Amino acid sequence: MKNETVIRDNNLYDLLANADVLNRIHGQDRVRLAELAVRHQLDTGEFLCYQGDHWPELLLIGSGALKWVLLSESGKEHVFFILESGALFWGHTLFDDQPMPASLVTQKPSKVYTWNREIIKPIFSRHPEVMWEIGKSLVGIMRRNREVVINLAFRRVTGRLAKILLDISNTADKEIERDFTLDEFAAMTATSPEVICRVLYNLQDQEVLEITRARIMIHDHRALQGLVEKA
Amino acid sequence: MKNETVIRDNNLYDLLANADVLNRIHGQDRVRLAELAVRHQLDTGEFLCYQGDHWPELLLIGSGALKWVLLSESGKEHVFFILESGALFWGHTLFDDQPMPASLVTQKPSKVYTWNREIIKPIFSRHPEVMWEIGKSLVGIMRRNREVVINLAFRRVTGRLAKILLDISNTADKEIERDFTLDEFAAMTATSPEVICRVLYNLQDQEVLEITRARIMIHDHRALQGLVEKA
DNA sequence: TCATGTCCTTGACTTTTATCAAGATCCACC
DNA sequence: GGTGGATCTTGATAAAAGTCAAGGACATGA
Repeated sequence: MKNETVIRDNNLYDLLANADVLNRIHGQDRVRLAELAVRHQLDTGEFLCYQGDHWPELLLIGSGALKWVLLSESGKEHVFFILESGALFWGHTLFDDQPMPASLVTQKPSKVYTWNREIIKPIFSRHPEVMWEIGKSLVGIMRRNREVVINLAFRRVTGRLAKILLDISNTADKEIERDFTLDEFAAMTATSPEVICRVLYNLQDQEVLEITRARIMIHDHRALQGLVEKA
Repeated sequence: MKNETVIRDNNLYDLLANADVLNRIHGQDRVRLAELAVRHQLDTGEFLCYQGDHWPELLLIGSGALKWVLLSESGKEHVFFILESGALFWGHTLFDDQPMPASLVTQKPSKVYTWNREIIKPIFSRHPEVMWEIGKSLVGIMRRNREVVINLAFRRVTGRLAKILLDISNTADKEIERDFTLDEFAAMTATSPEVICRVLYNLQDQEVLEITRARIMIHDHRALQGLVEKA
């Protein structure tokens, strides 16, 4: 946890005005949130929290992206999902004082804000009507988890990868810049980079994709969709 | 959703006194909870809610057990986990008004209580200090989800089954009554009953288990643990 | 320009899992 | 006591995935 500075940041007010739960907090408390935010500037691959940490924090992503990553005992990793800029994330510890079940790692250089429980709790206590929004936010995470389980339980590697490619191509544009390495795809599909590589070239042989060093182009969206729905 | 009756039930007061979040609600509101509870008596295999339903309910399990089950488009199913008696479960719809992401099915005859959002919300609004407990409860579910993902992402079928057998043997006694069919084990490990059968007999050959029609006996806990930790 | 490290690609081979099919066993019910 | 349906078991075979190893492509900095 580096580069912690408490800085007034105008951009933060915009963020707060658009963030999921926090936008319900107005007036003096909004100002308080802005002033008490801890600002972190993180490089790619830096950890904001480690699996196992006691981390009672609320996180708001200003720019960049963080991965929510599970680490196995034998060193393998699995990426649950990626938190994009604007996203709000509640440290599990905040609620139950237990260790964090996974790690937060930057996927690209990111600017994020955190608030400790000591700061958050009094503010929300003053706004009980917002508490249901917290539930909504948590349920949102649970729904994303469900997608992860569906991917693992019902689809084989090709289907999982198809799903991920479609998700990315919706977020980004039609063409996927290769900012994901094979290792990263593997970590999202619970397999090895070699297998991902083969699946990718299979899809190219079927003319579903076109692969170059720099990008992956989706030629046949429908076919990908079909692979996803085969589940 | 059958057998709905609004009945005063003394046992319910005990349940409320021991239930996770609800035990924080005292006095008149506890009485109100008890009186407004909808009681369901369900047979094995009955659905309390279907994946896709609009179900803004809070659920408390009096006796029996319910499975939280994911259904795939092609008819396969995956059991996230099992809610035992005393457990509290928050319908996702309650928070975000979206369809339920999975189904609740009784695993054995069960008696459960539900409260609709209209009833729950006013009561909790009067007890804002309890709201954080709701978060804790939701985070508890997320932690169980995490175990599911670990099982699927890092272990192969043998490891997954080992994990499940150990979990069951902790809850129950050393010997597992065979109240799980091969199909049910398959639905918990994302595979087919045939594969489960083979894995089970492999483990018997290695003298880790002993299988009879009626029960599965664990002979070598440590070996099972080893299979789990190989992840 | 070269050297180095990271990432990608492919082959060969093994292990694991899926699937279909056929029989066996057991239970509940008549 | 017999019967039907569900569950379990096993074999045979195919498909998918895991693993190890080697070589190639590329980017970076010396």
